[in-house]
Amino acid sequence: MNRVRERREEQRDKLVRAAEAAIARQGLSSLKARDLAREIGVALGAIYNLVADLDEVILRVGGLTLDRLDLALSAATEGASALSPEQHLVVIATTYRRFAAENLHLWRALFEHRLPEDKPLPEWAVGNQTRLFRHIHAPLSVLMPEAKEVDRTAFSLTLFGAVHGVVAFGLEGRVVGVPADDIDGELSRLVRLVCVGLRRGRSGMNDQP
Amino acid sequence: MNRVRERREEQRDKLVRAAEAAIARQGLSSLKARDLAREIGVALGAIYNLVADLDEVILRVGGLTLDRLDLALSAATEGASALSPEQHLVVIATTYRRFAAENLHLWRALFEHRLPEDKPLPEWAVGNQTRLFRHIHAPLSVLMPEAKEVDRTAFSLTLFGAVHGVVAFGLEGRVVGVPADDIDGELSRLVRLVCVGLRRGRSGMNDQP
DNA sequence: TGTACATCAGTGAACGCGCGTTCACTGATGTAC
DNA sequence: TGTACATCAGTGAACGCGCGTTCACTGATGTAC
Repeated sequence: MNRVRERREEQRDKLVRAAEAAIARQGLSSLKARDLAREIGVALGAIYNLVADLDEVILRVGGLTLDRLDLALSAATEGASALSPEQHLVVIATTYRRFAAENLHLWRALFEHRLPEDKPLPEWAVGNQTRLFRHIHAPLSVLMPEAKEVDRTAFSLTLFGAVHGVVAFGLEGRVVGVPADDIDGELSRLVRLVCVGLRRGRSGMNDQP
Repeated sequence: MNRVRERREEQRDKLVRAAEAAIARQGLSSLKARDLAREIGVALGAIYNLVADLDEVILRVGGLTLDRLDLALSAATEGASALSPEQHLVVIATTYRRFAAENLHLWRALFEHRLPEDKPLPEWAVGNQTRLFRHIHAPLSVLMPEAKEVDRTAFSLTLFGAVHGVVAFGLEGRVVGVPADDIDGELSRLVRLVCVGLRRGRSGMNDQP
């Protein structure tokens, strides 16, 4: 009956939410099946009626995180038509930085989690990311009007990677000490420099590889 | 006696080398105390006469990896006086990419490994990284002649982070599909754009944070 | 050179812990008539 | 509405595995005389 499936999905949602909260609080490595079961008020074995395994839970949490990131980026660039592409890109970068800082553990989980190489990403989990690149793609089109589409797409990825790298280095505190407050400044410098390069250089054509 | 300490250090070196080989082959998560003991031909307990724990082993392997990276960068930029700062930076970036690709697991281990937050980095492990930034710092000084020193240092880190991010996204295959061959092209594009920005823009002064 | 003793590298079984997943069973819920 | 039956969510003890680290003990090696 439908009643049953509805409840099933509600339960699964509770499970995923509980996992999200757990990761947000303690980090991915502290996620335990027993904790989740207790949290949603069922026996240990029951969670395997809701999901195949913990990997699925983690992937679903990742989906939620990407959703929220997407939302944050959309909100930040709302009415972006008033912004220059440079400003637009700076806003994206700093919004990303803030999102990462405010969702540190969830954001890390996105990159820490690696599923056993034999089993592939389930299809419902694919394409969560792709959507994010459209945020970069739009302003980039203005800055690279004469570039080929593939080229723009490739560079979206590059730019995203670059911003991500700066944010990661900044937030992990892994490399020497980075004054956390300066990250936004550095991001904005980096993005603006690239934009200057795009405008005044050779339009970012990728010759001489 | 000295004989004893010598042997101790030889043994420890063997241990670390074995760990290096193990990580290189299988990745950090496959590193096992029992494997290491077997590999260097001692009993399990003996390795705790050589090191405090596995964390120490991993940190020492990380040190070796950073040493080799440093070496690779030095070799690649030897006689760099003939290169423009732009070319110099591009060489650094692509050398980094190649090193990461050729030492995938060891390179990953550098970032995956996180020691329990209560115990701090032992002092012999500090400052392994700092050294690397001098490679970036030199050409950057030419491109940012009028910037303050702190500013240049901060931007070294930013640039390194950006390059690292692009490489990481490229090599992890985490985000959609990146044609591996294009990474160097993208790196060179990114670096050259930044350089164009530095030369023609406002010298990378970091106003309007 | 030889002997008694101290040190400490080396041994490997056992400790201690953690934890994802399974499975035989139960009981509530829905279905058929 | 009531009864017999089927389904399957839910249970939680047990399985199975992995693994870092410790520790009481041994024996080789160096030291003192």
